[in-house]
Amino acid sequence: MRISTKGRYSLEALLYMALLPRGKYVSTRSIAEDTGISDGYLEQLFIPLRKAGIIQGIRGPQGGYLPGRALDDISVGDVLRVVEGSLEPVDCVNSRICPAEKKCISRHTWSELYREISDSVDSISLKDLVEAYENMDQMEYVI
Amino acid sequence: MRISTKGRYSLEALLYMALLPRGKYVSTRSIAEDTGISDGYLEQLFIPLRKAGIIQGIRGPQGGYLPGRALDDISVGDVLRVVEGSLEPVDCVNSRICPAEKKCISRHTWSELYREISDSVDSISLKDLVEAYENMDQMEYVI
DNA sequence: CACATATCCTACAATTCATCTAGGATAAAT
DNA sequence: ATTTATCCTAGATGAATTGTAGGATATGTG
Repeated sequence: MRISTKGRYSLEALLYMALLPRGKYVSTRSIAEDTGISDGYLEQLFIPLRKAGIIQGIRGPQGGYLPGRALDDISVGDVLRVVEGSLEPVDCVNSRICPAEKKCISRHTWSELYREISDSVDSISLKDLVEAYENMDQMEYVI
Repeated sequence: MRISTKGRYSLEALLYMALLPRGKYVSTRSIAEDTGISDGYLEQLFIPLRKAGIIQGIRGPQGGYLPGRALDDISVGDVLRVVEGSLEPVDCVNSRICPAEKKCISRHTWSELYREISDSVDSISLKDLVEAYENMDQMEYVI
């Protein structure tokens, strides 16, 4: 039940962009320097994110990346699904791979779990995270 | 966000035991033959499960395994935590590993996600799964 | 007691996956 | 033209998953 660094780095980088003034580009190099994430690895993660429209890339000097659409239209789930692949806990949940099909009892468990995970990550947008950041001083973290 | 075969196999094997008449032992070999899971691999998974009290092992001929406590006292989460390790999506959620600590915005996301996952897997017991199996004909699977 | 059965445990082999590095092609601003 | 940066592919490395193999221990049965 782990999120790999693909998901964590991607979200971190997106958050980094989201906190910049609107319309400002930022290079992977800048993000890498500020976050400690490997430059080249970030580039790799950005390729599918760009193809999915979650970020936008502008080439050339002074180029860089910026969010591909409105922040409240980019959910944590959107990001995770692109770089982590499906969020289904097992392969059989939504597919026809399992030979037992409907006879499988565990399937019910995995479906429930998947729904909870989906609901959770889809309900949080980048805008929410930015707002959380801005209200951080007053915020109380109960974990 | 994947459950490995450790978790899937363990739950499958436990379900297999749970569906047997109460108090009846079953060998890893029988489970392996009926489920297609590797015998030796099952044994490995059973060691931590036994130490956690989730299953009970009886040696010798006619020996085998059976659930270690009442079926409604064994949750899917119990099983998964033993064989999969922590279900926290990232390491920093409950620990002091992250240098950013409370300043980390994403932490909020991971905490929420962890709570949803925990709630989901802890709310389903082996007894629930057995009952689901018994009501299977009338059950409608909406996925 | 001898033997068969099955748990219990450890070490290691094979494969896959995550993570990262390297290198180069393309595009655009100066 | 040169520099900057995206864009893309091919590997290198290491860790984790998924097994296999072999043996030690316990226990029921003839």
